[in-house]
Amino acid sequence: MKKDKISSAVIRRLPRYYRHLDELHRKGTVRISSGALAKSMGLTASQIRQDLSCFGGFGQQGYGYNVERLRGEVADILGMNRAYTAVILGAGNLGRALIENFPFQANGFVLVAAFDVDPALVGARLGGVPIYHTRALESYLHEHRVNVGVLTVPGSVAVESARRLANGGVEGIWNFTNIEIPQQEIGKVRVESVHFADSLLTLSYMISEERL
Amino acid sequence: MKKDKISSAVIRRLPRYYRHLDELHRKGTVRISSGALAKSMGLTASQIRQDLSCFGGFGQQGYGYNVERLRGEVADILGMNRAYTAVILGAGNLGRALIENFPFQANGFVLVAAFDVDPALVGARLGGVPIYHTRALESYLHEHRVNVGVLTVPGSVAVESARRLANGGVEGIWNFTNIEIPQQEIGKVRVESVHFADSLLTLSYMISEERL
DNA sequence: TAGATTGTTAATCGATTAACAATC
DNA sequence: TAGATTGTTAATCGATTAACAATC
Repeated sequence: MKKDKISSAVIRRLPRYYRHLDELHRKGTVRISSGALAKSMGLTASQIRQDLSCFGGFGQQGYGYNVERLRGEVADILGMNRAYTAVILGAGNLGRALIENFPFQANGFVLVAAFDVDPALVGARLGGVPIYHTRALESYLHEHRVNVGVLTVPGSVAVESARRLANGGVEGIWNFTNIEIPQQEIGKVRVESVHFADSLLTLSYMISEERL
Repeated sequence: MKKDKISSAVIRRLPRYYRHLDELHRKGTVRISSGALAKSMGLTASQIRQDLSCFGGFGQQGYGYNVERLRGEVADILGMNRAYTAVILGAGNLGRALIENFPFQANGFVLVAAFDVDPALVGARLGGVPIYHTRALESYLHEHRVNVGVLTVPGSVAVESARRLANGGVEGIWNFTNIEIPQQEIGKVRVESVHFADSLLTLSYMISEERL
């Protein structure tokens, strides 16, 4: 049965489902049962059936799930087939790492432009993407439909940059700064943050706990 | 009352507590009530008191919590005062971004070395950190106590690299590759992964959902 | 003292797990 | 058909919220 409101616990698992199903598909696996998938992902079969049934009945009794079909369904749910566009603010080391190495395309995104204030970078192209001066952000956003802004700027200009992206009409901000973007600054724009420090400190806790 | 086993939900919130308390401390705030902290973090006062009481009674009735003291307690719990050492495997764009820009020190870590296979990098220093050839990893780990290995290598060598780190005696692996490191490959070594794609797809879901 | 706020116990809510009829 | 496995309902478990006596 399709549910109205999907819990965030389920949503957080969807990308993992996609990753595992994609892996299975690339290995040539045609079908899989909830039990087998559960084992390989470290979940329970019940949980997987519950999760998937939020979106529809993708399986078949006595058979299980068709891997390619299910991968496609999960991709659709995640919005991977909408060719969302993205721009990057900040072409420092981290920005460049994303531009050159992150598979935007494989995740359903098209990276269309990067912005930086460094004159040495402006005008160049990186991984096929043009780098413009940050002051041209507003006019660019005005002329192109951009769904997501990626924040790889210094923390000191994070909030201001987020506000400019929001004013320019983006729908989401992918935040790599260690600053929390106050929701009030950006209206209804959604933010997803990658807090490196939070992640490292979690690991720090885990190895500390080990020693009690 | 101190609890034996801390739930992972609580652990995941600890770094956020630290971040907010540090911010408050830098702004000169001396004391704060659970209610006020809750409001600024978007949690409930109840939840904050419950979370903190897992580790001890850090507050005072009628007063609240001393910000500096509480920040220190949370830092201790997270293991931030143990001067854990870390090495980075892979000095590509992402590795360099971490070496040059991530505040290891401020998070209680000392980055002691980087490893790469590129002859153009080996022998150089980056942000005060020496870069060695990856083949020297084992001898380095044998001679130095290293608590954490940071994985910023290509996915194709992720599992092998993780195994080498584990064999070398690290206690934790901070994984930036899009590969899930099978626990069996690394014994009791703890892994914390930063899955960029999972994060972006979560954002993709959020902006897609918006349109229903 | 009176007011504020904690730590903790109890109540509620939500998420995970178990069970099973439906059915391929 | 018999066996396998789903989708869904019910039971359990865990986490969040509410309430309040203790006390600074």
